Amino acid sequence: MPELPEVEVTRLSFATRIAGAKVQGVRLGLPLRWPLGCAPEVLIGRTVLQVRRRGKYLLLDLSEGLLLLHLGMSGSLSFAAQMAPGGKHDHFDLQTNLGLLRLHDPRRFGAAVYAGSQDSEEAHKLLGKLGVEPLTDTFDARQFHAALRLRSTAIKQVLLGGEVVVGVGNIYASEALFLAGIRPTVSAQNISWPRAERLHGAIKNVLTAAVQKGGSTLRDFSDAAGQGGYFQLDAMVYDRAGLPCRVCGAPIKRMVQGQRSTFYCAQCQKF
DNA sequence: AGGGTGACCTGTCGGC
DNA sequence: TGCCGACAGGTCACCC
Repeated sequence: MPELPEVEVTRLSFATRIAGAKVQGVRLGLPLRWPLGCAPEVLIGRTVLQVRRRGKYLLLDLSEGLLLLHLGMSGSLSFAAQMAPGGKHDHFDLQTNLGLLRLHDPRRFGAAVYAGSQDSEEAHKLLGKLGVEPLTDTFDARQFHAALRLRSTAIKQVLLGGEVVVGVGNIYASEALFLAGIRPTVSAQNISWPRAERLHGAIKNVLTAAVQKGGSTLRDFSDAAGQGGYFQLDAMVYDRAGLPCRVCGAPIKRMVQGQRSTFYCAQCQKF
């Protein structure tokens, strides 16, 4: 479920409330994508200083070390003072004096990983190859265009790859390409400067709008306070195969790239 | 090196 | 009702 907007909305929904919390216990359910990387007791007594985001990872800075959380495809976090005992799909609980942070993840593609520091090998393995953050000033249109020129892969797959720019997943890749009027199959290196500049703006705009709408709730996404998002109602192409394009009325098409669905309008995105 | 494929895991939905 | 295949918001380890 979670692309950058959903992860950021999740972060915003509990970062302030958990700041200063002292860890009292850790409960693990079934294995997630990667092992925690330390004995659960190691975290006890440490304080959660702040919650940051890098790409689709949440970084909980502790008084010593940090905890990396990833929501995978089906993960969601909740943070509350009172919570029922862990259920079938609750695979990581961080009990603190201010409340319980719980990772619920039916498919278990998510992860909770401890790293001794941000420069540690564990952290570098997960974060080291990530591209630029699209919602910061470091996301520069000229540099973006230069990076596209180096890749022959289809632009949709370059966006999903996360090595050029992070956080753009399957929904927002299709949406951004629609907004920029670019066909998802175009080789990245063939995108001219004016079109790269438009795509750069479209990525920023679509992600910003999605954060403001609380993300996309397609099936079950909710933030750490239990709130769903509404961006899916604004989607121009995603999950709209066969429905009329909101701009020109032509039927939205679905195709498969890298085993993922891509949605586009053949009229509005001619090349 | 880069591109393509399969793998991880569970749930849901549509068709027969 | 049951069974079966397709598909789902992500990423990594492989192959050629």
